[in-house]
Amino acid sequence: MGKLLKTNCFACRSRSDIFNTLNDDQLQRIDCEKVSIYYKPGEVIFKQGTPCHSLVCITSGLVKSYIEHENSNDLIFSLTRPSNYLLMPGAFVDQRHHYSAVAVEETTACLFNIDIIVELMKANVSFASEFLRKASLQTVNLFHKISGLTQKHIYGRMADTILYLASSVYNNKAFELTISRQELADLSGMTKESAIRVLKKFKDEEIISLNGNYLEILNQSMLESINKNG
Amino acid sequence: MGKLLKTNCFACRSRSDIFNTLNDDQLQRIDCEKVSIYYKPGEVIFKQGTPCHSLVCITSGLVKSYIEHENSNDLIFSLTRPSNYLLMPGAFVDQRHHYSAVAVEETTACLFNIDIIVELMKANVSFASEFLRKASLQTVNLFHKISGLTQKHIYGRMADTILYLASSVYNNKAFELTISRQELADLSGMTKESAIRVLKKFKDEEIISLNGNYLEILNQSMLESINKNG
DNA sequence: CGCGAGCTTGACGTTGTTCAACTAGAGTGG
DNA sequence: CCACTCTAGTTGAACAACGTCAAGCTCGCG
Repeated sequence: MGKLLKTNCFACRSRSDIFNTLNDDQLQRIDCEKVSIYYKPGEVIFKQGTPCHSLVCITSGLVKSYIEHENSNDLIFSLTRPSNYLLMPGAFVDQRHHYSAVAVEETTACLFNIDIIVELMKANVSFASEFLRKASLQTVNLFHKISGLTQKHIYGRMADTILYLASSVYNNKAFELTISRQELADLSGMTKESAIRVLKKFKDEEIISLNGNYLEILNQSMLESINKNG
Repeated sequence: MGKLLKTNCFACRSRSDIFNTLNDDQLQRIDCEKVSIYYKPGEVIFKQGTPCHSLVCITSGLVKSYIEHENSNDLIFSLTRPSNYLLMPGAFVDQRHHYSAVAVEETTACLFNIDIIVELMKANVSFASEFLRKASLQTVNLFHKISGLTQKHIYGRMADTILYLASSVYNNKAFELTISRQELADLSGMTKESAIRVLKKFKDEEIISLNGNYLEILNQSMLESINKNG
């Protein structure tokens, strides 16, 4: 489950922007309390169903958040990069995690005790409303995800995934995939085999190029059109 | 879009419990400001994509919340009964509604200006945290919905819908459906035809009885098993 | 060199949708 | 009071989308 690291919240360059609302005393509070952890690819950060105690902020690497199913594929609903944290709606409902989080790349994360976060929300209205804003954003993203999964066919779903990777994960039209074909499938709500077939189709139609794990978007507008209509 | 009604927040029996955290002055504030509206079945309360100004509390009737799709079926993710309000994650993100809400039965609802709600959250920590709790609950429910829609086959999804109706909407194992077959389908993420076929199968297997719109659960444990495994 | 994990491909089967036709009941106007 | 229409519900047959299964491939690593 990863090893401990020394870090400092004040100087932290990969700090979530919600902490900008805290004053020095409050920042000091979480700085003293936090724990910074290193995870290897594949290591579990937290597991669906377990009690949730900590707010997790990603400071480097890449994390997948996914809903686990018995006898069925996982569904990845989000990939998280540094300066973002893993939202835990369960913390305010039943103190359980409703999804699992696993490091995809080498990852470092800071863990903050949820009680202290709650305390800070009570003490600092800006912090609380920033928190609510983030939580709301997650919900909006879930609406979008539900919408895509139920409405679109596999081509549209994969197009959505590729656009998401380019715009929000790798921040480039060309990128080296650090996720597996299975994870591409889990992001798109299909089987690994279907994912591979769809990627091949996109490649044959010169919408993308794909060599091993190097993927480049060749025809962005076509991809957007497939995402919208397919 | 419904007609105006006179009501009083202090004496209100179908008041959402989040308002219990308000003191008299604060309650007075929202009482003065609120607008109470009557909606006929089928009338739109708010529409996906429009700006959101108001928090909507249902005081009587039944409302469906659904995601709209172009050229495709709607997806109902929630039915709301009195004492609950329609959560609007968009209010804290882009000031837009990310789903539509329509009265299913004759419905009355109170509308509160969202700015005043935000102001009260800033003034009253308990109110704010109660609000966050409700918002988190909605997110958890969305996780559950995504999970069911992607994991289960139509039988499992319909079983889930029937159990949901019995436990959370009509509060009885036997009930008169006030929603259409199409709406049953939209709740279960399938076509109307499939919904009808599944219901027929359940009826033939004596898991439910169904005469017109009168539905009774005959074999609850079987339904739960189908929900879990199918 | 050989092993194993992840990737790829093809053949086949199942699930659930689509389309079209038919039925029943409620509301309307002659 | 009876056609007429309109909508919701129902049913069957054909079809498409996608998953399953099984086999083979590739590449990195011991």
